Amino acid sequence: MSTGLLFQHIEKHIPLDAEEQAFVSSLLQVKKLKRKQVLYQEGDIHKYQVFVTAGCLRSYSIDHNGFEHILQFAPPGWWIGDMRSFTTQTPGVLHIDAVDKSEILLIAKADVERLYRQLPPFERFFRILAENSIATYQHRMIDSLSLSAMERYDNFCRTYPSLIQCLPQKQVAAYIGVTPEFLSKMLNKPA
Amino acid sequence: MSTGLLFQHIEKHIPLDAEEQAFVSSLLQVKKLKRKQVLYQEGDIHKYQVFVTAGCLRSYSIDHNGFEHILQFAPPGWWIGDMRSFTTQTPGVLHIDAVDKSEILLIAKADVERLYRQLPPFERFFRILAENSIATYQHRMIDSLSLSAMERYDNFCRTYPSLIQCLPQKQVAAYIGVTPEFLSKMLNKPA
DNA sequence: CGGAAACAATAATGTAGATTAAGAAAAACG
DNA sequence: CGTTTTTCTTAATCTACATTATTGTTTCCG
Repeated sequence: MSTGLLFQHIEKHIPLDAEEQAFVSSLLQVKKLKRKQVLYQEGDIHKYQVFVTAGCLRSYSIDHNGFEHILQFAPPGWWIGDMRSFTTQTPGVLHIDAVDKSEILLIAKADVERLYRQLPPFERFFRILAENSIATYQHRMIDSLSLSAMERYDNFCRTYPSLIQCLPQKQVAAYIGVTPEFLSKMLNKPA
Repeated sequence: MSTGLLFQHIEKHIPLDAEEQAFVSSLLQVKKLKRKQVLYQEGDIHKYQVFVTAGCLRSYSIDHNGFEHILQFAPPGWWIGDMRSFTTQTPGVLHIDAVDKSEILLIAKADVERLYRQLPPFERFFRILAENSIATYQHRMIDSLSLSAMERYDNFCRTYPSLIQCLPQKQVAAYIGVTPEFLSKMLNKPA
C-alpha cells in the first residue's frame, strides 16, 4: 500500500481512525514517475500538493542563462511544491521532476480544502508541517548568506547523508550554489 | 489600542467575536523597544512569538568573523522569530533587535497552544501565515541562488519600497548578501 | 549644540568562484 | 553490448565581489 508512509507521517501529529483514513485515501491519487520525468514546469499552476512515497524528486528554477538552481530535494516522506502557486492557484516559477524512478501521492487544492472542512485536525497537521519547513528555510537562507561554498557542501553532507550517495555531484552543486566545475575542483584539491 | 493591527490581520483569515478577542488579548503582552534594543540573542530560547505593531525589527545571524547577515525585516503587521527555537523551545541562532523605536505584541508558546485548544480556528490562521511565509522564503532562496547582487538589490527595492526609505544602506547590504563597500560602489558607479 | 559614533564614498589590492574548453570516465538505454 | 548521453576532471583565464584603509558626512544623544 503506497499510502502507508503518508499515514505513518500523519499519525506522528494527529490521530486518525480507519474511517478517516479511508476518507483521506479517497482524495489521493497515486502516480509513478520515470527517472527525469517532469511533473511541473515554470508557468504551470501547481494544482496538487505532492507527497513522495518512493524515489526522489527535486524542485528548481532555470535562470536566464539556462542554468538550473535547485531549491529542494524530496526523498520518501517529504512534500514538494511551489507554495505560492499552490495557495493562490497562479502560475508558478518552480520546475519539479523526478531525480530517480519515483512514486508520489497527489492531493488537489480543492480536496485539501475539503479535508480541512471535514477533518479540522488537518489544519493542525499542515500547520506543523509548514512551521517545520519555515525553520528549514530560515537555516538554509542564513547558511547561504554566511557560509563559504565548502562549508555549505559539508553542511549538505551532514544534513542529507543519504542523498549524497545517490545524487550526481552536478546536482549537489546546483543545490549549494556553485558550478559543477568548481565543486569538482574544491573536492579534489584539498589541503 | 495597540492590538488593533493584529485583530485586523486575524480577521482577514478567520472570524472572531468580541469575547474571543478578549480571550486572545488576555494572552498578549505589549512591549516597547528603543532603537537598537535587543530582544533575543544567539543561544536564547524564543519563548514568544513576536508581532510588530509599530517601528521595525530585524532578525539576523552573526558569523564567525563577527559580520551580521540579515534574514528578515519586520515592519508593522509582520511576525518575526526563529521558528526552530520557538517550536522546539531550544536555543536559537537568530538575533532579533529593533531597527527603530518599536512596539510589539508577545504571545508565549504555552499560550499559543492554549489558543489552539480553546479556539481551533487559530490553527488555520497560523497555517495560512506559515504557508505564506514558506512562499516568501522559497522565492528569496531561488533569488539568492540565481540572481546577481544588482538584481537582488533591485528586487529588494521593488519588494520593500517603504523599507528602502528608512534603512541605512549597510543593513540593505547585510540583507542582500554583499559588503556595504560593494553596495556603495555598485550604486555609485553605474553605466 | 557639540562631540562621539555610526554611516557612506572611494580606491587599491586580493580571492572565491565563474567561464570556457576539452578530454576521460561512467552511466543510461535501445 | 555498443553507442549515445551524461557526468567528472583538469587547467587556463576572467570577474564579481571581499578586504583593507582612509576620509568625509551624517546622525545621535548627552
